[in-house]
Amino acid sequence: MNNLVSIKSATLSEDIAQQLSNAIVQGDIPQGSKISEPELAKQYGVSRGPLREAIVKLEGLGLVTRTANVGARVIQLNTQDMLDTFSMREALEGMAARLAATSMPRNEVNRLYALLDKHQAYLDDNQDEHYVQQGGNDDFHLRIIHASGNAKLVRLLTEELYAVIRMYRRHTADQRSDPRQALREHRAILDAIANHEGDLAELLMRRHISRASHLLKQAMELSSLASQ
Amino acid sequence: MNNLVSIKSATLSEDIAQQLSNAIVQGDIPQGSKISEPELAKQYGVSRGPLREAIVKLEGLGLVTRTANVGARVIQLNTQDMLDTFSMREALEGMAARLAATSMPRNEVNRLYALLDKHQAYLDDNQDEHYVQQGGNDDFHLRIIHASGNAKLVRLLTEELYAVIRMYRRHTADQRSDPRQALREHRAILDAIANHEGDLAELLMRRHISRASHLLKQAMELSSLASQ
DNA sequence: AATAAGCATATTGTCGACAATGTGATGTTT
DNA sequence: AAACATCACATTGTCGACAATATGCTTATT
Repeated sequence: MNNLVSIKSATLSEDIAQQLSNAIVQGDIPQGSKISEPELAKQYGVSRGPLREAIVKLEGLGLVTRTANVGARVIQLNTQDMLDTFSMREALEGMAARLAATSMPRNEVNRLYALLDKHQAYLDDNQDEHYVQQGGNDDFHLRIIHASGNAKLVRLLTEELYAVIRMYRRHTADQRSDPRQALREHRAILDAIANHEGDLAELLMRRHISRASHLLKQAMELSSLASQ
Repeated sequence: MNNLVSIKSATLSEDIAQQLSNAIVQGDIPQGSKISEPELAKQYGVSRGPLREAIVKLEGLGLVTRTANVGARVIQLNTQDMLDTFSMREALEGMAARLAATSMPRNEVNRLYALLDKHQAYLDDNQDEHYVQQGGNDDFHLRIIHASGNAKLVRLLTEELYAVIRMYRRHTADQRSDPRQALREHRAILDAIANHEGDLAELLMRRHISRASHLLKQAMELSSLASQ
């Protein structure tokens, strides 16, 4: 019964929430599908108590919607919601870049330049195939967010919104073309931060995300994944 | 057992979450105090099941923090967290104002001008005492947020962040002085929106919130409520 | 007397069972 | 045959009880 990856956490509910979140983001539980409490409880080998707690958490993350006396459903990605989410990202990560420009320590700036060099080398070696940054420490955006020094902002972006954002990345086959362009934009943002130009850093970050949003929109409208 | 205000909702858990949220925002449950599940369950006349669900929701709203095997505690307001929260507000409501400038229908613009006139009249009649806008339909900021037309933004600001924001307003005795100045700023923002000047609307909204943040900071540093 | 170990108690985490609600099928009526 | 009512079933909501963990006190030891 106990499922494959069981990262022993302090409490069952946390474990289940983590696993369910991953399962949804990666599409193992398909979009729009119903979440059956008895079924999942049996599948994960726990009772319905902790499972329900996990579902409530997922609702807070916006990964499922719940209706009283009916149950929970996995969200259905669509273009409008994506655009809405990315508008929020634009505002929030723009603010993060602005803050980072005044508070990022010099050595972290250097580490980020090194990271971008690494990304560059990867593109050179893998004929421009997109770098797989699955939310780890190699994710440029996460590093900027953390450098903002705003704990609330970090929590919101990395714990509450990131699951959905990763879902959009994942399910559009990440075909937002031209990773070299994205890399150039990252470098420009970092330059602005290194020079403590908060206004410019915010502007560049917003353009960068706005552009990604446009590309994603085109991809979703062409792809059957969006309307399916 | 059953507590005073019981707005019969579809489910007990929703009810309790709502009541607990209000109790925390209004200070009936003091900051930093421990949330005892058995005690509250008895107090509200329910079992621990729905109560726990409510607590999990409150954790998602950032009103309490939970530690495994230890329990939940009401958050403790402090200046740094307030500044962090208001930076996010600045970014998000700035974006909302920008979006509202392009999507707010003419008649809603007119209704908002009427609302500001009403606020003006209130100040004239009540020797500048601050208008009590307890998150209702008379709240200028809420109206702007809804006018953004961004459903995700609305949910985030009005359901997830607003409880904490109201808490800051409440516990600083709302002594952010000069309501007439605030009203002037509201009017300037609305003018920009009416003229479809998104850039300006965003700029003004950000300044407006930034200013409120500074005032709140001063109030908190002077007041014992902040460090108490 | 101060510190540490151990124990008693209370609280949280988890479970299984019952109650309430929604859902789909069956059958009846027009 | 179509629409509606009724009923059986499955799922969600709620409850009380047990297990696991933390906390505070007592006691023993140095």
